[in-house]
Amino acid sequence: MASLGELERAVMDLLWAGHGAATANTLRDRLAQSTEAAAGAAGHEGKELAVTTVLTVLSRLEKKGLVERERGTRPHRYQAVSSREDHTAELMHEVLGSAPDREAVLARFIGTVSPSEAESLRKLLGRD
Amino acid sequence: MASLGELERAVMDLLWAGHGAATANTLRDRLAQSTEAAAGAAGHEGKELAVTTVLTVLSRLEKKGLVERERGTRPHRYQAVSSREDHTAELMHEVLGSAPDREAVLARFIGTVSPSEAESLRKLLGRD
DNA sequence: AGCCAACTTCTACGCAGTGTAGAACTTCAA
DNA sequence: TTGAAGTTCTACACTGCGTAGAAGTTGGCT
Repeated sequence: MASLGELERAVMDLLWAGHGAATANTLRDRLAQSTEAAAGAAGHEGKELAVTTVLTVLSRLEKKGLVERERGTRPHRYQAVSSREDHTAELMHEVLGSAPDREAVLARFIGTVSPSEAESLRKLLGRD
Repeated sequence: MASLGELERAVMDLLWAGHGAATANTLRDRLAQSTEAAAGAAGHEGKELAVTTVLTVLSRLEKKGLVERERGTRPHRYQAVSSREDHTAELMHEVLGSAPDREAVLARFIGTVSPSEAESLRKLLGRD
């Protein structure tokens, strides 16, 4: 229960970046701006999606358990269930768990982290 | 370029388990047996897939770069390009890289490994 | 009370990936 | 040279995702 589509991913990125809840309309606007930035030249706004499109995506993300919404307020407000870091770490565990020999996978994994990351890993693991 | 379907996954599992190359026919048979095992009671073989089905899946896996085949021998022989551990570790790196703050993700990740795994991680990272 | 504008839900279509396999083509051995 | 074994081509159904119009709901203003 993992992979996200391109738009779903973009929405999650926005929810994670501007932490806090947002409405579908807000997200639609922010999406247009990100698209603009990505498209290179400034001036013309990026593709404006229909609000219903954003709402559909948000519903699907909700069903996937990545997003929750406040139904009380009139324009519903959406927010990520967990932080990007937590989510990503969870995904990593999922991947790790998909192999029978977890230790062996960890060995390969460690063998290919950058030196600086290896250093912070040492700190994180500390002396017991 | 990651996620696998259910059958694709099953085929990779077989290629990884019985290390070494295998033909489509062999794989078809082994698949039937795994299915049998999964289906609980013994006796009746699990669903026998058509060989062409297996071949299609193998072609797709080849296109994805997960499998390579010897075209020389007449029944082509297929084998995994990299070990399950290498592949899984690579996937983990991919996931890790999908977040901007890798260190933060690693922190969360480390925070949720089992004690024994933390221990082997310490060993793997060693002094220097 | 009634209506409008904003908002949400329903329904739907096109495209890509996957499971599945028959049809058609290729090749080696007898 | 032909047939069996093997491979490639083509195809169809189903699901997930991007996309959005149509239809339904609701809160506030007059």
